[in-house]
Amino acid sequence: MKKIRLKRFVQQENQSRTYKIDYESLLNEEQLKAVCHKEGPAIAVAGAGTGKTRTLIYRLARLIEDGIDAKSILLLTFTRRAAQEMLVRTAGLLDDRVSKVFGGTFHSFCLSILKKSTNKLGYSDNFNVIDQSDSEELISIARQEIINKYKIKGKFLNKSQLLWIYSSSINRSEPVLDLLIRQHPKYVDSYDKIVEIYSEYNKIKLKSNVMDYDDLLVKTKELLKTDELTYTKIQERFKYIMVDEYQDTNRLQHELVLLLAGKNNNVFVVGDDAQSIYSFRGSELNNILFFPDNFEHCSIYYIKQNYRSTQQVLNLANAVLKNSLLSYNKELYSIDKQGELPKLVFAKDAIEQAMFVAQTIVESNEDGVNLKDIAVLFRSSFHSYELEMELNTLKIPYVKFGGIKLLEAAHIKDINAYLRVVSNPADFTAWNRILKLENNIGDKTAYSIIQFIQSLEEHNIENIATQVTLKFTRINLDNLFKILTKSSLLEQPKEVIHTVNQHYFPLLEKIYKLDSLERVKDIELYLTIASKYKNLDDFLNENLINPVNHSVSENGMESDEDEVLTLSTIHSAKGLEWKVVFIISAVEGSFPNYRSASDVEQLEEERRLFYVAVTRAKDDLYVVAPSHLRESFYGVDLNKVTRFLDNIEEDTIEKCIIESD
DNA sequence: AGCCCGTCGGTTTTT
DNA sequence: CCGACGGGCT
Repeated sequence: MKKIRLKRFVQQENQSRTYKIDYESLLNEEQLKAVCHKEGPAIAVAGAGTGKTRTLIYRLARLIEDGIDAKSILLLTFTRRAAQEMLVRTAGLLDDRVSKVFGGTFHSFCLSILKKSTNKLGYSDNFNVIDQSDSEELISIARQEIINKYKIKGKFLNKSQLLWIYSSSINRSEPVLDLLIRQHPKYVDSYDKIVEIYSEYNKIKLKSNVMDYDDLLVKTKELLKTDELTYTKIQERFKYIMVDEYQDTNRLQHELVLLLAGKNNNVFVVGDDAQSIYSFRGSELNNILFFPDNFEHCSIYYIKQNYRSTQQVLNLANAVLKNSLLSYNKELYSIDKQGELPKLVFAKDAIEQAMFVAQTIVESNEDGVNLKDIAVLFRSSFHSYELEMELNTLKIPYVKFGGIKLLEAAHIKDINAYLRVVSNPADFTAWNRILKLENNIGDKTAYSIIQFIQSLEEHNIENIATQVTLKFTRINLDNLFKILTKSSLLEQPKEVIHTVNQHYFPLLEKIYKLDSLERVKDIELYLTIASKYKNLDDFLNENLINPVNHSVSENGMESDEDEVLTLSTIHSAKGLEWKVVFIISAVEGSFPNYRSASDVEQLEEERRLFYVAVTRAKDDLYVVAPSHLRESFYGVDLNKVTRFLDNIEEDTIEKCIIESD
């Protein structure tokens, strides 16, 4: 006995002195300090390109090497991709223990908690998650009911304005009335009705057994606050919380973090106040600025040394921030990496811009730069349309991030609706969608059928089929019901899709005469994603929370993974880097977006967005400004280069014009 | 009354 | 490329 004890003691002693990873030589001084932080609350303020991800990864490894059970670590990131990438990289440094860490977004974390305990909230556990357009659809129904009830005449807030109010209220923890006064003062008198629409919306969701994105967060918070048992269990399970991109969390997420930290009090967050770009979604800079105020002893680490970019790129980035009204936490300094001056390129219009970018890409590629090391970034996803056409003619393969997702494409939404009905036969929006695909069924008929379905006692497909057939004799839905019944007996999402297709493909060909082939290809892609899941419910919900981009790589026939160019909105480019970066459509009206032009805070956010774009570049940066973008923008001076390049010293950026031959 | 289908206008950013 | 709108049809 004695012997064994002695042996273990010595091993532990050794372990605390020698780590598998040589942290001291792999990290700089600033990073090392943060990485070695073990217990208690801490915040690391890390500028762009300073190795923020690296810091998180090494801290994760360090915790595990220090003997912390990986199962008790929670890593919250902004996208699921980011979480997975970090876990894979950590596993590469260390070993398989890492796979026990729970990594994901706030939404996916909340979903996993709710799936285990929704009955406490009145939902059944086969609930579906709905996206923004489904939310709007349901709000529009609630809205119509209230309008009819009170015989409201004339203009009224539309569905997206209503959703904005409700969603902001939740995410910012602000009363609806305050938001109404601030954003739509004209409608303050309708406050009661707006609240009534909201409660009607919530009722419809409950009846349909669906949750929107906000519900995931808000119901989790509710659960943790009201259900002692669940809260204790979570506290015991997750002892170490790490949160990435903290500048983009909102008030509600911040409250969740504080709850999750609880008695354990081991929260480690990382962020950069200069990169906050999600305030339209309720993110709050104060969460990061005043983070230490939430705790008695909070350690603060600053990481400023930039490894990513040349000094020339950083000079431009610093200059962009310097002209800001706010003062940000840092000026980046590089490791003395020298390169070319960033270029500001003037183009005649969007077509010339596209030609310039495509040709420069071809030339860089011929000079030995891989396509995967090049990115084209833009403010709004439609800014890349002309470029995409040009890339297609030149047969340059690309992936596009941001903009339309696979799941948002009409035909995939159709397929999804069938699956949702199979998984959750009370789902209003799903029924609505598939019913309206049938002949001679429009809004009205669909609505009354769904009302009838929801009023039924038993929500299983067979019962619904019999009852609806009896009641609505005018319409023949035999084929639809046959397929749904057949599907409801299957487990595998892949097989359900196959079955559903027997019914859907003829409809698809009729609806999308011109491009039905393209759409069938999408559905095949969707099938390959589906085949990775064994359970329909998981497939539906996880897909919605971690959506796959509807990226087009149509021309290059699935060439080398290495040889694909990236097109991306700046929002989706967060955290990533490329050797060569183009920022296109950098003109007033487009960037900053004309809708932000009248609001100081929104303009500041656009400036930070521009800063994020600039700091993605490692070596070469081109900012392109086409003078005639589109005729139709309201009164914005389109010939003007983006204001973010105003008052910048001459030798920071080189102005160029395109010579055509 | 309710459905279908063609046309046209206006595009932020995302879980 | 989607959604709103309206004319014409059942």
